[in-house]
Amino acid sequence: MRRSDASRRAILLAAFELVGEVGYAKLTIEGIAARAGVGKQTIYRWWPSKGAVLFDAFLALSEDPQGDPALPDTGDLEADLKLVLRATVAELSDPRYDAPMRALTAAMLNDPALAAEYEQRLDAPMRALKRARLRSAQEAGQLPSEADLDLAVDLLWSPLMRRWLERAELTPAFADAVVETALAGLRAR
Amino acid sequence: MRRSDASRRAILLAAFELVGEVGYAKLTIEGIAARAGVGKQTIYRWWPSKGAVLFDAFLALSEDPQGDPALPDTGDLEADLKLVLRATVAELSDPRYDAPMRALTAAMLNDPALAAEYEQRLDAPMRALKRARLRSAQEAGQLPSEADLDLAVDLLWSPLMRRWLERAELTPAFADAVVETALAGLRAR
Amino acid sequence: MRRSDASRRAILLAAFELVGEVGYAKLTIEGIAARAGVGKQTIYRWWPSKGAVLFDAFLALSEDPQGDPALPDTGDLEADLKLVLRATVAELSDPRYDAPMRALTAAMLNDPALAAEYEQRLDAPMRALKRARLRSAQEAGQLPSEADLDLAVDLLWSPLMRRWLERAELTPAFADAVVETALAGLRAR
Amino acid sequence: MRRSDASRRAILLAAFELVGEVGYAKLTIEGIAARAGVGKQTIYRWWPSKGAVLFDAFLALSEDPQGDPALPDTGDLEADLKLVLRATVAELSDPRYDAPMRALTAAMLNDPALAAEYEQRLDAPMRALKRARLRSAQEAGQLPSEADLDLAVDLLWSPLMRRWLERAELTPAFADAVVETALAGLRAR
DNA sequence: GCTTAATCGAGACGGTACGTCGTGTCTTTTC
DNA sequence: GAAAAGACACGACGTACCGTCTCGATTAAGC
Repeated sequence: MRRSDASRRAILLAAFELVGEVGYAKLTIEGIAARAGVGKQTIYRWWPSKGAVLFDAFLALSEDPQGDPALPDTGDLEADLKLVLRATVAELSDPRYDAPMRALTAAMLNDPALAAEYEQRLDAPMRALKRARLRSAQEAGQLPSEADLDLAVDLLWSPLMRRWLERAELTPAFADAVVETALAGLRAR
Repeated sequence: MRRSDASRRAILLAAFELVGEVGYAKLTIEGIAARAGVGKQTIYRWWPSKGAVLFDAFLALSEDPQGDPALPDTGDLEADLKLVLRATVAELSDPRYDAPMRALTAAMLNDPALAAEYEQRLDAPMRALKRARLRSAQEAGQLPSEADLDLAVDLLWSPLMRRWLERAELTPAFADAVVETALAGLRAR
Repeated sequence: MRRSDASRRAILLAAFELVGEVGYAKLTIEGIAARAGVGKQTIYRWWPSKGAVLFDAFLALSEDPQGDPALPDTGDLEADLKLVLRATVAELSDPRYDAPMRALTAAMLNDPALAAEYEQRLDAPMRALKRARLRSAQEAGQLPSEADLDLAVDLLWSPLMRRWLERAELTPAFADAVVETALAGLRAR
Repeated sequence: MRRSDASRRAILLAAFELVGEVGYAKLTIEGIAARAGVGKQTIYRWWPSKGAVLFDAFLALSEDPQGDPALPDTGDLEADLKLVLRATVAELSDPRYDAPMRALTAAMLNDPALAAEYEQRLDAPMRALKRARLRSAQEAGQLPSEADLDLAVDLLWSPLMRRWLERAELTPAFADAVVETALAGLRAR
C-alpha cells in the first residue's frame, strides 16, 4: 500500500498544534501520534526524528498559501525593505508562529542534517528572493554594483533575528532604523 | 556539611565535557552524575535543570582566566573592531566551544528563565563593553554623537551570529566586510 | 481462484522449521510468512491462530508416512506394550520432535478450541488404537474382562508424558517398569 | 535503597489475579505493573520474565498457609492415598487454581530455566513427601521393600495430571481407581 | 480463448506491548 | 550530617507483531 496522505496531514497538523501548546521540549512522538489518531510506527516510518516532523509541518504551512513569493518592488528600495522588515517583525511577534519557530530553531541547533535541509529548502529560496530584490536595486542605480549582496542580506535581517532569539525588544521602528543604517553603509562604499 | 566545592567542580566539568562528546540532546543528569562520581541528588539539590548546570559550567569557564575584560581601544575604531570580530569568528569556529555554545543556545531557546539569566549575567555585561568602546569612538569624533549604539552593536555582531547558527561560511574577511559596511552606515547618518 | 497448495505447504514447513529454531514463544505469523515467501493475509485467510498453523503442520507430518496405524499384536501383550512404549520414549527424546511437540502442547494449554481439535483428530484416534490392543488382550485372556481400558491407557502412557513434560529422566528401562507394574495392577483385580 | 516488600507483594498478587482473569497469553508485564501500582522497571529489576513472576506468585501462595506439609499417615496406605488424590482432583477442578496452574505449566514448557526452578523448589519437595509416605508403608509391610518409589509416585499422580492437562473428565472415582490399580501392581511384584 | 473474480505477494495502517532509559523523589548506608 | 548509591513511580523511547486493509499482478474457472 502506498503512503496515506490523510495520516501525513493529520501528523503535521498535530505536531504544529502541539508544539504551540506544550513547547518543543515537551513535544513527544507519542503525543503527536495520539493527537493525530495514528500509530507511532506511521511516524517513525516516514520521519527520522521529531525535528523532521516539525520541519515538514513548517514546509507544508509555507507552501499552502502560494501567493506571489517575490518581494515587493515599487522602485523605492528603502520603502520596500521597510515594508518587508516590518512584516517580518510582525510575524516574529505573532505568538502563533513564535513557539513553532523557536522549536524548529532548537531542533536545527542540535541536528546538522536538519539544519542542512532547512538551509536548502526554506532559507536558500528566501535568500534568493532577497538578493533578487537587491540586484534589481543595483540595476536601478539605487545600490552600487559592487555591493556584496550576501553581506547585505545578513546586515538587514540578522539584527531582527538576534533580537527575536534573545527575546529582546523588537519594534517596527527598529526595523526602519536597521534598513536606513544598513542601506547607508552599502551605498557609501 | 555545606556545599562540597569538589563535587560542584566535578559536576560542571563533567557537564562541559559530556556536552562536547554527546551533544545537548543526549546530555543527561544521570550521565553527568556518573561522570562526576556524584549522587544525582547532589545535582538536583543545587541546580533546577540541566540547562542551568550547563550555564554554570559556562560561567565558570568565562570567569576563570580573568584578563582585562575591556575591548581594545587604540584610538582606531575600525581596526579595533576588526580585531575583536576576527577573534569572535575564531572562537565560534573552535570546535571546543562550538558544541557547548550550541547546547547553551538550545537550552535558552526553550527556557525563558535561563535565557533571562544569560542575558543578565553574560550578554548584558558584554554588550556594555561593546557600547563603551563605541561611546569612546563617539567622544573621539569617529562616530556621530547621535548614533544608536544598541543598533550599532546588533549591526556589527548579529551577522556573525547568524552565520554561526546556521553553520554558514564564517571567515575573517566576512568580519572585516561587516565592520566596514556597518561603520560606513553609522557614520553616514 | 482456489487455495494455493504450494503456499499451504510452504507455510506449514516454515512454521515447523521456525518453531524448532526459535521456540513457540518467539514464533510469529510475520516470521512464518517471511520464511514461506507468502503474504500475511494468506495465513490469516486460512488459519485462525498460530497454534492452528502449528497443529496443521503436525497433522501433515503425522499423515505423511501412512504406515499401518495399528499397534503390534503378537499375542504377547507385555512384549508388545514394551515395544510401543520404548518407541514412544525414543520419539519423545528426539530433538526434532521435542521442540514442536512442546510448542503444540503450550498452544493447547491456553487455547481450549485447539485442545479440543487435538483431542478429536490426534489424541482420540491414538487412544482408540491403544484400547483396541488392550481389548484384543482381554479377548485372549491376558487381561480381565472387567478391566477399565481408559484407566489402563492412562496408567501406561501418562507416566512417560509426565517425565517428558518436566524434562525428567526418561529411559527405555522406565518404560519397561511402567508396563510391568501397570499390567500387574490391571491383572490383579 | 533495598527492595520494597510492599511492591513485591503487590506485584505477585496482581499477577495472580490477572492470570485468573485474562489467562496467560494475555497477561502482560504492563498490566501487572498497572494493577500493582508499580513501575514496569520494578518488575524488570527483580524478575527475568513474566513466567518468573507467576512462579513467585505461586511460591508465595504455597508457603503462606504453612500447615503440616506431611501427607496423612493413618497406617492404611490405600485410604490415605485416596484421600490425598481426591484432594488433588478437587484442587485441579477449582477454577481459582486452574487458570494460574495452566499458565505456570505453559510458562515452564517454553522456559527450561523456569522448569528447573519449579522442579527444585516445588516439585521435588512434594515428591519427597510422597515418597516418605510410601516408604512408611514399606516399613509397615504394606508395600514390598523392593518397590520403586519414584515409579510409584508417577503411576499414582501422572494419570490425574494427564486428564487435567487435556481437560478430560477428572472425578474422585477415577482417583480411587488409580490408587487401587496402581497399588495392586506395586504389591504384586 | 477470454473474461473475470478470487487469491496471491507485498506492505502500510491503527494499535498494544515490549524492554530500556531518564526523570525527579525518596530512603538507606557510609564516611 | 551531608554525600554516594540506588530503588521507586512515572513517562517516553524506538521496535516488533498483531490483525485489518488496500494495492496491482497472477491465474484458473466458467462463459
